[in-house]
Amino acid sequence: MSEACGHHHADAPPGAADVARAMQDADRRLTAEGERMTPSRLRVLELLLAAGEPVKAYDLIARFGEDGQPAKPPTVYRALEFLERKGLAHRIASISAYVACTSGAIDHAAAFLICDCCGATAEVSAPVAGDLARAAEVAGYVIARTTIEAHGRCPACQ
Amino acid sequence: MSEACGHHHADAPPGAADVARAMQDADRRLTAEGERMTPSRLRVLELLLAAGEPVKAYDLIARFGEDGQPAKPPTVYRALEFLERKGLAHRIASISAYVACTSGAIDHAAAFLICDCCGATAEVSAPVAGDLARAAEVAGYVIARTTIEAHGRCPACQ
DNA sequence: AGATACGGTGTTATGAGATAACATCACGAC
DNA sequence: GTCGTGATGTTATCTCATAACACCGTATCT
Repeated sequence: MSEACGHHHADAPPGAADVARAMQDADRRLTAEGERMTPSRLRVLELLLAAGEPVKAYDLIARFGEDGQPAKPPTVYRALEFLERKGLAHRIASISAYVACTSGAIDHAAAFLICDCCGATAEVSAPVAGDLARAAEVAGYVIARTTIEAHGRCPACQ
Repeated sequence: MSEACGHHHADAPPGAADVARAMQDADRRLTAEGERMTPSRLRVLELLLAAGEPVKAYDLIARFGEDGQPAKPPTVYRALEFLERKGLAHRIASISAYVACTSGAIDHAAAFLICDCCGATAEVSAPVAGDLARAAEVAGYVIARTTIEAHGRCPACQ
């Protein structure tokens, strides 16, 4: 993706059925919580799920309209903020991109393994925070949220 | 810093003597390695050291000239890239800011504890990477570099 | 029903962060 | 001295993100 590494990258994005199911699950869950899963929010979630890898905000903006019409930036950024707040998406700070959450858990601290070659990203969950939490305790910090991102090569790109 | 939390934040930035000494150390070390510690690079390092906390790139740009004249962006970004490459500074992705390295070790994986209230940051070293490395191994990723940042409250701001 | 509070959206504009591209310059190697 | 290399100066532009304000729909209270 970001590095030229000369070999072929076969993408295996999730099928339309998987995307549709994930969207329905999210819709039901949040509606039950009294949240409003509006068309903009569903559309951004759909784009993230369909991509199956981190996507830049302005790519979402460009892809937003079904007919090729871009969205206005605030439309997408607002949806992203909502999805992130609700645990359906994450921002990956080191590459300024966004990705659908692939962890079942809600309100979780996520960590990411990011392939600099093909862009594949794996979300790994909680246990990672263990010794960071310990270091924080030693230093007397109370931690509210973490950004944990590791860059390298995925199995396929090594 | 970024949150209004109503209490006083006493800054204890490093003294001029500390800054001068750290700059001399860095200068000697890198010169011995055959690198060129040019005025721009030293100036940016000086600004980072004097701040003692993360600084935005455009703040460095604004403060760059001794006489109040700003630098051109590439001047500062190039210096930052050099300093980061040499282990003298780190980029903190979650807040798009830069900070002087406070670890003696060179070529190290750094982690940060960042106070959202007063902006204080603590750099904590290697051990933190432990279980992230383990998770990467399980997933088959080979890791080249990490971004580990925890946000919360420092001891003084709790 | 009318008043109103609130959260979401549409729209314009702009702020903030970072780099591309190209000319020029300093310095060491040969 | 001239040539390659890395650093710098300069202009312009690109990418990322949000401020500000008008408007709209829905739920609630009376």
